[in-house]
Amino acid sequence: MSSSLSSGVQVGSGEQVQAIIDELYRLYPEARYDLDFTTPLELFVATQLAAQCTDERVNAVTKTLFQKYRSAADYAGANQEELEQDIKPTGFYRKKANQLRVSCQYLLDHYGGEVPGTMAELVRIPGIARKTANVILGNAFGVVDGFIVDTHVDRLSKRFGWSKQNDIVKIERDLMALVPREHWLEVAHRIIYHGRAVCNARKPLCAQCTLASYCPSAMLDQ
DNA sequence: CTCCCGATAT
DNA sequence: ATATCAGGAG
Repeated sequence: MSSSLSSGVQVGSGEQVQAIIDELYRLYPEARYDLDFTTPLELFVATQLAAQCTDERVNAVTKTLFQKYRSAADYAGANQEELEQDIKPTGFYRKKANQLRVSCQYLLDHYGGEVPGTMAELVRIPGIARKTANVILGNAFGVVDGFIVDTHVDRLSKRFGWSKQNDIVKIERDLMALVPREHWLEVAHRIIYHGRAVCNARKPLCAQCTLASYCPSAMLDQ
């Protein structure tokens, strides 16, 4: 079932997984979550804005947004059109503005305007699914209940041969089984760094990738 | 599966 | 011209 790599290691074996993890830590010792925030609510807002948008653009918007809107009530009571303009550069701005108002109203109705700190509570909030919940839990509360599966983790998991699933939840389950729990958050951050810098969607730079000997998708003849 | 948004890379 | 960008809902 499992195939052998140029390194002689089997795809999906503990040896391959650990080799990739080790190299990711070596490559990106300082990897962290790149959205700027100082409170759980700020992370709650920034993460919703991050859909299909670079972190850089989100940070450019939140720099002033967080000065203007300081509480869940500020977002819930915001004027839709005004909030749209405040977040416009992040894209999907009508949907995101509405989603911020609705999700923050939900925080007011159920949690006194605070962001809850459990997976079960977070995924009940409209606009919050497991990816966003995992980001909030891991980065604002230090709670690691799952594996962040965003567009990069989805893509690299398949390239590494760690999952053949298309359903995000099934990919997350595969990763939780393969990667030791203490590495879930840190490895997710580093997979994302590598996905941006080297293993990008359009034209992965396999020839200069130090993971290539452990990667069944490496295309070294380019 | 499509839609939401527009800038940017290829 | 087309795919992609730290997604989620209908």
